[in-house]
Amino acid sequence: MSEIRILLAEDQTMFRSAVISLLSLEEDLVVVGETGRGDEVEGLVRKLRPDVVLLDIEMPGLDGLSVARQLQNLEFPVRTIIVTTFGRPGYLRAALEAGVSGLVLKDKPIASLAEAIRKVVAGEQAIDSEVALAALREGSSPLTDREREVLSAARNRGTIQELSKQLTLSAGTVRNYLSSAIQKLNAQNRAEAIDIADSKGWL
Amino acid sequence: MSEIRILLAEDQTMFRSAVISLLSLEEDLVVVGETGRGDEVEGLVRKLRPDVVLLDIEMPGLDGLSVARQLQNLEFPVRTIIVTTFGRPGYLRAALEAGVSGLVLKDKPIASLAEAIRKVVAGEQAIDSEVALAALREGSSPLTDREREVLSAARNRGTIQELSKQLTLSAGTVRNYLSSAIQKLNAQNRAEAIDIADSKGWL
DNA sequence: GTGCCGGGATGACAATCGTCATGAGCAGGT
DNA sequence: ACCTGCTCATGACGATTGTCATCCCGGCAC
Repeated sequence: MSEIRILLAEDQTMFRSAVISLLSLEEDLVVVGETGRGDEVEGLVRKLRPDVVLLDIEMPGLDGLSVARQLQNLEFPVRTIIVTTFGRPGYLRAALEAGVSGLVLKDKPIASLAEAIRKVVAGEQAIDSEVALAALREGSSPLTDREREVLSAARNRGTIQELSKQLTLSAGTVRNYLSSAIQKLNAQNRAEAIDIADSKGWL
Repeated sequence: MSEIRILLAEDQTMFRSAVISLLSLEEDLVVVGETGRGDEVEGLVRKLRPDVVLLDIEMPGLDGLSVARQLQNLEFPVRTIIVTTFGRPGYLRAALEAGVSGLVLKDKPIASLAEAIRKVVAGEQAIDSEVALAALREGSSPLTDREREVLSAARNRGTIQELSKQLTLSAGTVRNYLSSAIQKLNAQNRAEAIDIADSKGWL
């Protein structure tokens, strides 16, 4: 059995180089490439043809979940594993929809990452059990598509006026969506609703 | 010259173990202890007597800056280095006030961490130049103490009523402070003001 | 002493926000 | 054919928010 070829996409240089060093200690693993930017991943995958791509979620250029979707549409197969800090339950659903094979928390020892790599290469899925349980507990988002969109847009921009322009909706409609989102999330106001939805990965 | 004894406090297990492995490759460095919780640091320092303590800012139990302040009041001297993800300019000021000797970004290679450790042991300061420059560019917070307190409290709690109770201030006064903070930060509302201040480390 | 600034408070006002009722159009399911 | 649920909109209402003027008090600088 030959070596497993790995590409690592992670924006924290210190973490990235450390993981490379440690994975390289494993006999059967070899890191063939690395990058700190999401938008460089596809090109590197085409050039290097790794067996597995390790993706951070928060990256400059393009986020890890988008990269995973991108890689799903290649002419040749690539396994992807999300390596992330927080177990936002909603991330799991999004990750599975993006076609990833594994999800590992940075909270865990390196050994669990190596293990996950071997599992997905063997064709299995490797989902961190904590995240899986949390996702089951939380259930899925009670928000409709538009409610989510509006709430997500409200995260950055300030007033309802600006939101309605950006979403090409009437100001009243924006208010209605925000109001129903606030109620569904048992929040007292917009800011709290955003916090809650964000913490569960529903945005 | 003897070895430099290091204690590492960092909540991401994967990162923590990786850094330990890599620092141990350096001849003159030895990691004598590790923890993922801020409130365990002081006890470990008393027991292990490290030369340098590496502190993450975001940790369960107690944040890194508070730990640094704690360590400053010990009967014996300990050097502290903050190891953090983001170069919030305000962090530098807070870190220096907390008596830390160094500040390194996780964005940099491990070598820069080793270098910083040696510098602070030699009695020098080791401040990442990016952070130093950013802090100079941003300047210091335009907020008064109370404005900062009120804005900071507004981050979690929702309505002005709750804030006024928690701060034992009249509701009107709370509104006034929030209003002046919003204007000083060129924000359009409370939420935006919190975002701005938070992103610069002024909270 | 006379300003000036920050902390604390009050009252008034306009703008925004959150809620609710209501309606129309359009999909999907029975 | 009917009901349900989502989208989009309008209008009205009360509560909250953000702004402003104005006041008192205590330091601190000049």
